[in-house]
Amino acid sequence: MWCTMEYIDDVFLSVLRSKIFKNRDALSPDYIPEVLPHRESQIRRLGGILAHALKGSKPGNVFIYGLTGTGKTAVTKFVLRRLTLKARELNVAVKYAYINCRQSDTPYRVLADIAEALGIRVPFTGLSIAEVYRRILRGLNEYKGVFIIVLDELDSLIKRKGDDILYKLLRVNEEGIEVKVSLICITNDVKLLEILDPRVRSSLGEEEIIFPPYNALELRDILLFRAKEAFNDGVLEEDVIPLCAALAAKEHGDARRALDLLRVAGEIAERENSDKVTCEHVKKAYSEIEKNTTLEVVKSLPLQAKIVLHAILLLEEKNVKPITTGHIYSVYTNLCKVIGVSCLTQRRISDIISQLDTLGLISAEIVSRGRYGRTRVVKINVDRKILVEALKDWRSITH
DNA sequence: CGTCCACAGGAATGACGGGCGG
DNA sequence: CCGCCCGTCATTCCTGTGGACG
Repeated sequence: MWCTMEYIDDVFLSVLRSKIFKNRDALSPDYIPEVLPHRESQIRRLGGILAHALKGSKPGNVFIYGLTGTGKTAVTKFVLRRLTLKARELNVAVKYAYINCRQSDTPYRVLADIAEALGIRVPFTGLSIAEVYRRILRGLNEYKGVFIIVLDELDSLIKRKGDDILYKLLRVNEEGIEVKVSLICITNDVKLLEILDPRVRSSLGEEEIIFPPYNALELRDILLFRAKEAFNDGVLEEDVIPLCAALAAKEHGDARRALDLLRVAGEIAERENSDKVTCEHVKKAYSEIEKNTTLEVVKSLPLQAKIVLHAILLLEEKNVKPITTGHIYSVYTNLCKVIGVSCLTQRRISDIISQLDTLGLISAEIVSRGRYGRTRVVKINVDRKILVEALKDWRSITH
């Protein structure tokens, strides 16, 4: 009893008076800092466009393009926050809805989120899309002002569900309503604009802002700023930040990755009761992050996807030269028989394979082998040992 | 140079559960 | 409570296609 209490108290205390962290939240992906280094021009562009809202007129629609972790979301939120503050100061009606299309990945949920931002209560499900749309129009009619809709990670929505929602949202302005609705679309796929309906495209492409990836030097500046807020003075060894920046720069200059790396390195240092964060901690953090994410992804996979993944793993172990859809499917059907699970069509497996690809677990490249047909060649994309661990339960049954 | 393989991937459809309006 | 409409998963049927083979 005593021991437990003391132990618990120790845990509390060690967190409360952390030797390492001053404010760990400053490294979280949701944190919007006061300074966004190396994004001045994008902030100025977006701010200039949206400033029209302060005069009560409709800002042009904006299309924002940039790879993950290039600050698109942070810049957008940052500018919108300043804008609404300024609007309140000037007593102008400006509202915005921020929607992450990866989380709200159906037309219904997008509309529901918009409704919610307008203060309209909408059930999780049960209404027709048209009904939600009608309610939003009604809400907008009462509101009378500038309304900005941000659609973050729009590509995941469009690719799966098409662009009719965009069409609807763009048409709001023509419904005979006094409200001005502007769209900000954020995507990491350049080709997205090309996929869209021409009318939608020209309307969305009114303004275009590009976010290039950060290089290692820029990442270093970002980390320096954040580290000042997040860590106690002098706990970072000199090379820690450059190392985090360099590792993240190798992976497309993703600032979120760099920040994660730094945060986890700090957590490891703390766990080890170290006074300093060292490069060793960063390296540990690097592999820990990779392991955790893949483990989590694999475990949360639906049953059939796990079986498919297992089939791929078996083929790779048997050293099958090119792993193709056909191979996977035949191994998969065998596995299903062994386990006693109903097996799906090849069509479905094809979809599951591409899902595994977009999750990053495998890379499936479409290859044409002439007379021998056109197929996907699959290669495992993560540490095999981690996959084996994640699929442990299966292996005992099947071998 | 045409064939034809081994699939990719779109469209239509259905089964099913969740959840609301009435 | 029923009927309706969602979203998800899965099937069926289908057309499309790059390039080695003959």
